[in-house]
Amino acid sequence: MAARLAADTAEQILDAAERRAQTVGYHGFSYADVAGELSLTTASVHYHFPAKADLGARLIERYTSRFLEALADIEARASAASDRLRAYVQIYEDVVAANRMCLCGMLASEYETLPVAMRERLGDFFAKNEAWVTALLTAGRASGELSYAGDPKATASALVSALEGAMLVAKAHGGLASFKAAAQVMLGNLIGPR
Amino acid sequence: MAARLAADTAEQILDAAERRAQTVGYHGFSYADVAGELSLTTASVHYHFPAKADLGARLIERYTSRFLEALADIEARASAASDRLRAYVQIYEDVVAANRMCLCGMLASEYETLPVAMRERLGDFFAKNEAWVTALLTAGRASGELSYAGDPKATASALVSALEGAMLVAKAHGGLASFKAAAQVMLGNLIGPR
DNA sequence: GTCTATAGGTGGATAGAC
DNA sequence: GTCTATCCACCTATAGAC
Repeated sequence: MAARLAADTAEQILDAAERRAQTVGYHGFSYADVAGELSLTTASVHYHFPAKADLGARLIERYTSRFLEALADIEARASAASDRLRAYVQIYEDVVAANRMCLCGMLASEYETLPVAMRERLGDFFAKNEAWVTALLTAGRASGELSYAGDPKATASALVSALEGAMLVAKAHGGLASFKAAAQVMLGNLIGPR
Repeated sequence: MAARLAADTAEQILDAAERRAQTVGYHGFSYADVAGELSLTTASVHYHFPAKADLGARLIERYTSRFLEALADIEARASAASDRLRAYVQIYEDVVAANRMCLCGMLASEYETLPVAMRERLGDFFAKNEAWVTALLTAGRASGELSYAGDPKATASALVSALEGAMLVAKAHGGLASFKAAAQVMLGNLIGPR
């Protein structure tokens, strides 16, 4: 317990590696980068994560479980489907505002060069993410709060993809303002005019 | 002239580098990879492109001009806004079907680690791409062929982002089928029920 | 225009002392 | 758990012969 208060070295390594992976990608940072930030040597980092693939896999696992926690928080805080949807989009916007990108979106771009263990966990993240959105869209349409044509699953997939893409493009063109504008369009397609 | 028939070495290098950049990214391939594919040495590749940044910049320039050519082709082939929009989306689908990703979407994920010359050309690609879509959406709504609420520019930005994101996510989860489903949702939001 | 050879740097990873 | 020292593979890039 109290894990977030006195973070052990392994956790600090994950924090540093995660921030880097979200900005320059898995292949964009080295053990030396992480070690330097924590005033350690690369050998010490290897003690906690023998191979970089171990570090990468753990990174995705932790990110996924925290992401699912955030989704559970939304359900606890908001009851209206439209409010939940807005809160969901806000998660992404906060990441962009922090000059990062979704860890899993970033890693998806490196998919072909990723260790198998990381690939599997990546697929898991998107599956669970889309499943949650699908349930939200299904319930939201049933209650008349949300409106869209067609399959909830396809619509959820399109929303997740669109948000990931908006983060991606914002890096090269438009930045946060561009992300916000795109996000508003997506919300408008589901919530409709107010 | 006849440049596409008897491709010179520089062009062949660009072809090989482009395919790799679209799958494993700019930092994911080396001069040795490209040289090996063409049965050359790295020194020969350096003769044509002294630094990798030169190769990368040329890659984006060529990709952008070919992309704009494809857009001009759409205007020549189709007159209805909905047909043009479908043809535009089809460009992206063809790339996914070839197990590639948009070169510029891929490079956007590496933005922070890219040479300045490449960053500038990346922004140029997205600006011109979005400008074309904005014009299409504007004309399409004016003629009653397309329908959407809000700013054409924001809607165009959202569409480009969504397509890039669908390519990205498809790599890690769902593949071509996932891309197609997401693309249909996006088209449906602009063209409406048939 | 292409080659051989090589420099100089950085990457992940390990052995063994403390 | 952390260190020093080191290995080996790979990468970008260059000099100079052909």
